[in-house]
Formats: sequence, structure tokens, C-alpha cells
Amino acid sequence: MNPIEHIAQQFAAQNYKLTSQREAIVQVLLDNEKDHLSVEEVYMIVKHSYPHLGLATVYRTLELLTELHIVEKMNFGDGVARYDLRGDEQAHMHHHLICNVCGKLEEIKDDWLVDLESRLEREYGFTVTDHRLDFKGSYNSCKSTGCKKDKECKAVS
Amino acid sequence: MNPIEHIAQQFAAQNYKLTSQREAIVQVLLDNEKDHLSVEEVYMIVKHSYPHLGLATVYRTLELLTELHIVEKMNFGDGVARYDLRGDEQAHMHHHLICNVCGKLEEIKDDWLVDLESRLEREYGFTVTDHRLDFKGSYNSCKSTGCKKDKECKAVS
DNA sequence: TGCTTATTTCGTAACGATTACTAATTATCA
DNA sequence: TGATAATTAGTAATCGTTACGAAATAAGCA
Ligand SMILES: [Mn+2]
Ligand SMILES: [Mn+2]
Ligand SMILES: [Zn+2]
Ligand SMILES: [Zn+2]
Repeated sequence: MNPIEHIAQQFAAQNYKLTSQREAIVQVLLDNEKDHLSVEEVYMIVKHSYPHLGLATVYRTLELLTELHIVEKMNFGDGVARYDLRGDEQAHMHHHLICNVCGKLEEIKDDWLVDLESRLEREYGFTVTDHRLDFKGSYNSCKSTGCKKDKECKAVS
Repeated sequence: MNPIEHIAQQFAAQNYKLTSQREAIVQVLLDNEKDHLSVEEVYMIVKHSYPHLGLATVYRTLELLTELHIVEKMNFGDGVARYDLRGDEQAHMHHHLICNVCGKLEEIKDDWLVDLESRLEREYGFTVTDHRLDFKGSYNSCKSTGCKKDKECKAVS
């Protein structure tokens, strides 16, 4: 099943309609999976395929996608909310590597926290349902070449 | 050395003055170390000891404390920035357990990520300088007793 | 000590991301 | 088809934060 069909099912399962506006917005997220787009950025991009779509609809749709756990609303400290597709296969949120030399943001889709989660269960009586893990640091290649704000390094903002 | 003296030294080291206003604000953070106060909350509390202190000064001081790495500016998704004291001994930010039954927020001051950090160094050529790790889930005691928004459980917001 | 300059504070206006609201449009279904 | 519910569009209002100018305070120096 292709991604858009799968999302359509998730909408239907909760009695929401995947309208043409919502589909256009979801398609923007799928087409830019590597980015972590803000509302304004989604709005700008979706206007190419759907020129009359309103900003409030983007806000409402991204909020709905968050409720349905299709995207994760994240805050990276730059003053705007950013939306990150959660893959269907992963139960928990993926991790992030953020380079503070060039701003590149890499994703780690494997769950590296399963051991810590069972430790929390054992030692704290705490059952983890989700988590957020961001590493800040720098790639050794970035440090040596000094690729400051390089075009090949996609900054978060 | 007591905490406030140590912070005074950090100010002096960067050629900043620990004015009476700044000291009053820092004291509020120290007195409420377990909470994760917002600007507005700090402002309300500091008015008890320093009634004429202005809101803009709270904003500016917390920003300065963030620059000096004395506090960490965090966003828990409730629409306001919250400020969290980083202890001096810990190089990296501490972790959080957030109960989604009662909202309690517990801190784990040990760094549970050292193994993952060396793995990042090895496999990704990425040197970690800091990180953020929040676990969302529920305490088994909360699930069984159903302590919804209980007074003994201090919510993040 | 007096004078000059840099720092900090204060109050408030401006800003900007988000939310709320109303009317118009579209889907649902009897 | 007609009534009802869901969705959208546009925009006004909200609210956390930032910017700004004037006043106060501290530091440097003769
Ligand atoms: Mn991501
Ligand atoms: Mn904390
Ligand atoms: Zn880089
Ligand atoms: Zn609880």
C-alpha cells in the first residue's frame, strides 16, 4: 500500500475525511520527508499544487495529523512548530542528530532506547509510551572542513 | 561554595554583573529547582522578594542565564518556554520522565547515554556535546490508582 | 571626588506565531 | 431534494516574546 493510501485509512478509521486540501498537505509532507517543515513552509509549498488553500487549513490539518499520530509536532527552539512524519512501522519517535557546525539534521530510525526503557520499567515502575531524543554535536567532517552553513548541509532553520 | 556564589563566579568570568535583580531571579530558580518555571511564573514569584522588578528583566536575565549555560531553555509543548537549572557537575543535560496520567515530571541526573554517544562517535563520526531525552509514559502506580491530576503529582503545566 | 562612558533596568510598543470566530462551501444521508 | 454535519476560507483577536527609548546604576579615570 502506498503511503497516501495508508494515511487515508488512518483518517477513515477515526471518521475523518481525507479532503483534497488535506491530501495536498499530506503530499507536501511526504515529498519533503527529510525536512522538518513549519506551517508557513508547508503553506508556501502547498500553494504550488493548491493555490487557494488557506493558511488556517494548514494549521488545522497539521493539528489533526498530530492528533492521529501521523506527524509529531516538534519544537527545535527557533520559534516555530515543525512537523515530522512518524513512520508507521516505528512505535516510538525516531532520534535526531543535530550538527551545530552546519545545522544538518539527521534521523536515526532505529530505537536505541529499548534497554533504557526496560530499565525504567524495572527501576522506576515507569512504562514508556514514547520518547524524544535529540543529540546536539558536530560531525568530525564538519569540524575539519569547516563547512559552515554549507549548501550541502540542510539546516533546521 | 554555595550555589549562588558559584553562579556569581560564572557571571564574573564572562564579565557580567550579578545585580540584585539578577540575584533575586536566580534565587527563585534555586528555590524551585524541582519545577520547570516559565517566565511568567518566575515573574510572579520574584515579585514577593523584589516587587518592582520588571517583566522584561526576567526575560533578559533568563536569556542571559541560558547563554551562560546555567539554565536550559526548554519547550514542553504548552506554549511557553520553561527554564531548567543544569547542575554544574553534569556536562550534559539531564533526562526527564513525564507521566501522561498525572503530569508528574521526574528528573534523571545520571547520563544514561554515554554508550550511545560513543556509538555515534564510532558509527557516525559525530561528537555529542549535549542532548535532550524526554520519556513520555506512565507510572504503574498512577495507572492502578488512577491519580488523575492529583495534588501530589506536580504537572508540568 | 567629579565627570564620562558603558551597562543594566523599566515600561511599553511592536512583532509574529497561533487561535478563535463567522460565513461560505461541501459532503452525508434520509 | 432538503436538512444536517463537517470542512474550509478569511480575518480578527490573542498572547508570548522581542525591540526600543529613556532613566537609573555602575565602572573607569583625571
Ligand atoms: Mn525527524
Ligand atoms: Mn529538568
Ligand atoms: Zn556540517
Ligand atoms: Zn501520577
